[in-house]
Amino acid sequence: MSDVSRLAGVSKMTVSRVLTDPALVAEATRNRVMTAIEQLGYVPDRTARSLSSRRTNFITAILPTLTNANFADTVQGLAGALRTADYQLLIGYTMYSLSEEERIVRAMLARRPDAIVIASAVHTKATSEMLLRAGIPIVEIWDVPEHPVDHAVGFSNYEVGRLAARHLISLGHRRIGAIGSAITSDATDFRGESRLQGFSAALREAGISDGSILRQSAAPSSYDHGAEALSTLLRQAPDIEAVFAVSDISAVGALMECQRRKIAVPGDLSIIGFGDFDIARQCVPALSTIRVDAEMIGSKTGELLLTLLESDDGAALPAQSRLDVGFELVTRETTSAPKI
Amino acid sequence: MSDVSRLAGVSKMTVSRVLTDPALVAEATRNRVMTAIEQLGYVPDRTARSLSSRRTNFITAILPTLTNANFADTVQGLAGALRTADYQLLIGYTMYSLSEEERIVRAMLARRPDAIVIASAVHTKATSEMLLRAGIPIVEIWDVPEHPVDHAVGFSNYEVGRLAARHLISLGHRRIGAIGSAITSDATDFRGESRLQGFSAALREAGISDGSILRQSAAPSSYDHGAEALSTLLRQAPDIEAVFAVSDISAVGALMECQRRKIAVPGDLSIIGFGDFDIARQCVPALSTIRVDAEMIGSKTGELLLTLLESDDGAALPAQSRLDVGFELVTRETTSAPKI
DNA sequence: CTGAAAGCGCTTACAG
DNA sequence: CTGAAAGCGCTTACAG
Repeated sequence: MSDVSRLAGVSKMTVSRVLTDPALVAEATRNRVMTAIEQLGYVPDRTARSLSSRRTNFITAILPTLTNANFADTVQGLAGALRTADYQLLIGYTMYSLSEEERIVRAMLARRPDAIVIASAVHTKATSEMLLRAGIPIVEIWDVPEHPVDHAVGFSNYEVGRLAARHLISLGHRRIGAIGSAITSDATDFRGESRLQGFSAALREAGISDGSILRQSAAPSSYDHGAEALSTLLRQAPDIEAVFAVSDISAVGALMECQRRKIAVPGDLSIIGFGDFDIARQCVPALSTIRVDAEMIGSKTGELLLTLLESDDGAALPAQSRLDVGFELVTRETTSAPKI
Repeated sequence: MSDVSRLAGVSKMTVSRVLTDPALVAEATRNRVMTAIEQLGYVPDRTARSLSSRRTNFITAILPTLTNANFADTVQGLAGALRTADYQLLIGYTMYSLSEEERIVRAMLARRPDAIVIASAVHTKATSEMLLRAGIPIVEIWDVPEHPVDHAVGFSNYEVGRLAARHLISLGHRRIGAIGSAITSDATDFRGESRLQGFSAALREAGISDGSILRQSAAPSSYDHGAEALSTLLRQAPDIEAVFAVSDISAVGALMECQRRKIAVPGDLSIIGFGDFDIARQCVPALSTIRVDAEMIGSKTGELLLTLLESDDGAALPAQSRLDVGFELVTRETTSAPKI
């Protein structure tokens, strides 16, 4: 920057003004500075800016994995909303591990982000403390906990599970199962577990057994997981009529396993998933599922963040907020009434 | 940090040493400092460290999209290799747009990364210049260009296309088509185009027409894209026997379209994809494809970067390098000899 | 093994 | 509309 100021014959302050708020500088001066910048190919150093302005324009996003179309969509939505405002995303993956999440939060805090977005409402004690003490906006996404650390943008996973169950029940099914992941010390898909809990509750409300809810192997779910879990379920409950999978990926895996076993879907077995991934619309038969607008979770979070960070006075801002983006049952071809 | 040094009764320099190279500090002193750090919940400021040490420990990764399992795997591999060395990834998406790539490279350069990983070998002139002038290691991935800007880790997309063609030809097919994306000013999947070029060349070498190579709509490919492209192809060349799709996602979309149209695969039509995504193994019939180890591209790139960045003396390092990770034909159920 | 001084490249907060 | 001074929180490069 001093090279630029020397070449343009102005002070560094003037160069700085041209970069941050050009309107403050006289046109002639501004043009001289711009020319110098281009001649030298000068790229301002945001590290230095961050240090002196006490704002990094970093926003941390912590997610279980990116190998999941829905989280990738959320990141895309978030990045889109923040793009124009010159924020840079700092992405971390926890791989569904709480200890890894703690490690990442600590490392991220050292980068002094202006805000943190985190796809989880369950943390270790140390993580929660760090988050609370960070003194920056925290947005928990993909769920709407009763008492968020700060802000929350998501939907009720529990109610998703209930809706799935009610759909299968309303079709006339009574022997109903579900496929999810196990919660272990280091693989913790709490949102999927919430869906399972809601599912289980709705079955019990209807006087139906929730004995066929399978929690097999660790998150994240995969096509293989769905195929294997379906096999296990059929072994345990051969007369099952309908299955809910906590993810479309598992659901499609289960569907493919049915095709290999010549089990007619939905004739012999109804299947409903969650997420409305692209594959759900394209697979044959097309998958019934519960849709959630993953990209919108990202873009709404981005908008919230801009409001919180760009407001001139800190006043008049909600200390906390909860935004429920909802979800929607999408009935396609894999669910129908049981054969009589 | 000065709070910590005050509480521990040492200079800031000593605190700094405890943080960066504890062995340099006497044990008693070190323990006092550590206690102070914990008491205050002190988290060092990497922004300040970056500025004074002239190293940010940021590594920029620029990819077309994250909504693609293969790129997500590469990021995972890269993040994994860098994790222990305390590097933070700065991820940008170009959405296959050259102008967006330029914008992102400029923005990233202001963050002063220690290296740049970029999944593209084709750039605007301005982008190439910025990359060259950056004075840091640049790794182009997902291809192995003849003359990389700096380093390259990938494989020959052109040869992938040739292998796909030779596989279909060796099965006895003569009426062969392909599905890819169009290159427009702002949607530029050059790697997919290379595969198509190699495919086309191999057909011509065998004296087979390459008239049924379809370049439809813009990247990234999707299940929908594959389904629609197959429909177009069948309209243009109803007697086609075999199809190569530049991505497994398109290939599976095409396969599903065949199921809807009751076209037997591979009886009536052979299909081969590229990428060996999870879905390729699970769909019914299972997809023949060409596998590339996406995660390994990431981890090898990470290792290369560590070698380049962590070496004590800058000497004895290759100025440039090209690593070809290769690829592999995976014959499953969607390709067979034509019906007679 | 420990510390005092200077500086990384910007912006803040004045002053004119 | 423009600039001189001080400082952001660390590390570098000495010195002892």
